[in-house]
Formats: sequence, C-alpha cells, structure tokens
Amino acid sequence: MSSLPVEAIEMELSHIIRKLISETTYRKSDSSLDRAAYLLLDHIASGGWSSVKSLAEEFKLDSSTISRQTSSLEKKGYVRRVPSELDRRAYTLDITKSGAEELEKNKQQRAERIGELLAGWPAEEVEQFSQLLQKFGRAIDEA
Amino acid sequence: MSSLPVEAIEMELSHIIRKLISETTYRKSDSSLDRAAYLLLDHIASGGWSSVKSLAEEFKLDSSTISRQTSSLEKKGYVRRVPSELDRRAYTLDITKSGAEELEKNKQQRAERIGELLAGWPAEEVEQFSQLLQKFGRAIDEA
DNA sequence: CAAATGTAATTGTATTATACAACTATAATG
DNA sequence: CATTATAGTTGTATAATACAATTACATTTG
Repeated sequence: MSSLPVEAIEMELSHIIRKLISETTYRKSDSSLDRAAYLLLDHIASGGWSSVKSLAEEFKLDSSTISRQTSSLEKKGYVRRVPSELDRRAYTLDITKSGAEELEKNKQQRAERIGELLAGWPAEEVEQFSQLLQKFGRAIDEA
Repeated sequence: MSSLPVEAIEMELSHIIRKLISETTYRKSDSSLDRAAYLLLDHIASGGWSSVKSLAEEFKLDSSTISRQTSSLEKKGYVRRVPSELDRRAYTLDITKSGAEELEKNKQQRAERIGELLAGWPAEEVEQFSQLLQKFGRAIDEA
C-alpha cells in the first residue's frame, strides 16, 4: 500500500510523536515518571510476567537497560523483587503500594493532558479515534 | 474530560510511541535519517523559514541542539547555508538536491512500513484514521 | 554616535537512555 | 561431572539533549 492517506498518516504520526515526546521528556520532571518507567510500572502493575528478561523482550530493549530501569524503580520504592523459587539467578517484580499510587497519579495526569487535547471532540469521534489507535497498536504487535 | 476512551487513547498512544520509536531508533541506521533529521529536512524542504532559531522554536529544542543537527545535515550535503542579507550573524537553510532525494527515499520507506501496518484495512478506516490523526495533531499545535 | 544591552549561532560540559561486551552465579545438558 | 547456556549486573561507548559560556554582530539609549 502506498497511497496519499498512508503518507499523511506517516507524517502526522511522526509529528505527533515528536510533539508528545517533547512534552514528556527533557521537561522539568517535577516528580513524575518518565515514559519508560511509566510503561514498565504499568506492565508490572497489570500482572504481566515481569522478570528482567521478559520485560526486555516485551519492550524490545536490552536486558541491561531494563536492569537499570527496574533498579531505579526499586530504589524509589515503587517495585519489589520476588525471588524465583525455581531459579536462584532470577526474580520477578511486584508493584508496591507506593508504586501503584505513583502510577495512578501519572496515568491521571497524562489522561488529563490528552483529555484537554480532545476537549470539544464529539464523543463519537473520540471513540473512533480510540478504536483506530487500538487497531493500529495491534497491527504493530502482529507485524 | 476524563472518560474511559480518553484513558484508552492515552495508553495506546504511549505504547504506539514506544513501539514506533524502538523501530526507528537504536536500530541499524543503514543510511537512513534519524527522526530528528527527517523532520528537520522535511520542514526545510517544505519551505518553512529555517534559521537555527526558528527551527529551535518550531521543534521546541534548544538552539544548540539544532545547530548540531543542522551542521550534521550540512556535512552530509543535504542542506546548504544561505547567509541572511540583513544580519551577518544569521543564515537560513536550503535543501540540496541530494537532501531532497534522501528525504524522499526516507519518506517512502517510512510510508511503506506504515502501509504494511495498515494492509487490509478498509480504505474508509484508513481515511478516518488519517483525518483523526490530523485533527489530533492540530489540537496539540493549538494547545 | 559611543556605550550598553540584546541576540544568532556555536562550542563546552553534563546528563540520560540506550546498546554491546564482559562478568558472575546458577541451571541445564551431554 | 564437565560443558554449555542463561539471568542478571556492571563497565564502557555513543547519541541526543539541555544549559552555560563565548563570539560576533545588531539594536537601543544616554
């Protein structure tokens, strides 16, 4: 496929990504989670299997990167290690109460920001946008 | 606004951004433009006013960052400096033939990738998605 | 119009997120 | 049991960014 809408989508996504990143990175991180930490915590909180290795696969990052990111979450008290019973090298991560609170706070902040952008959109369009983004997200996963 | 679709959109965007970034960054950059260079070149090619300062404002990056990025594009021969007639400190950037070719090549590669993800989508949904992304992009600009 | 102030771009330095490689401890396999 | 594989960590290099200092020029003001 190589049509005009596709090219428009590509460009628009590039711009949206740039703008959203520039809002959430390199800004006064008052106390909020960066993007990586946010998604890691969300995955852990959702009960996804959370060893260093499985997180690295899930997020397509190197294990060393995940190791450092999770160490940092642990230092902040947002996650705790649960040693594997079967393998003394390995552990999984559990979210702590404070981690869950921090995650929820961040999620609300971020949703609020998106809500502002969607203010005034007809509910039907918001719903369509949500559906199409989810479909697109699945397409990436399946690719 | 703080409804379920908004929260779903927030999460989905976070995931899509992560996945698309991980595809286009830290990967074998065979010879293709990174995201910053791609959008810079596109802006310059589109005839947008392209001094270091205006690019920094447009992209919400520091002038020093733009200065380095444009130097790098210049070294590769993709842009050339046009000294300002009014201000001997300043210059604007023009795309070169080779820069335009490289941009076009990249645009096609990226569109092809997006096209794969949209393969099998009804044309009507692709069109809707394009429209909604553009509307969302405008909302970010106006915010 | 000369001095002071402001500005465009560059360069120096620090930080951060990443990858890759080397390593340690443990597990699995021949 | 010796070898090989694996989970995680740590060391090191690179890249993109911000902020600070600098340079050369422009603008404003007394």
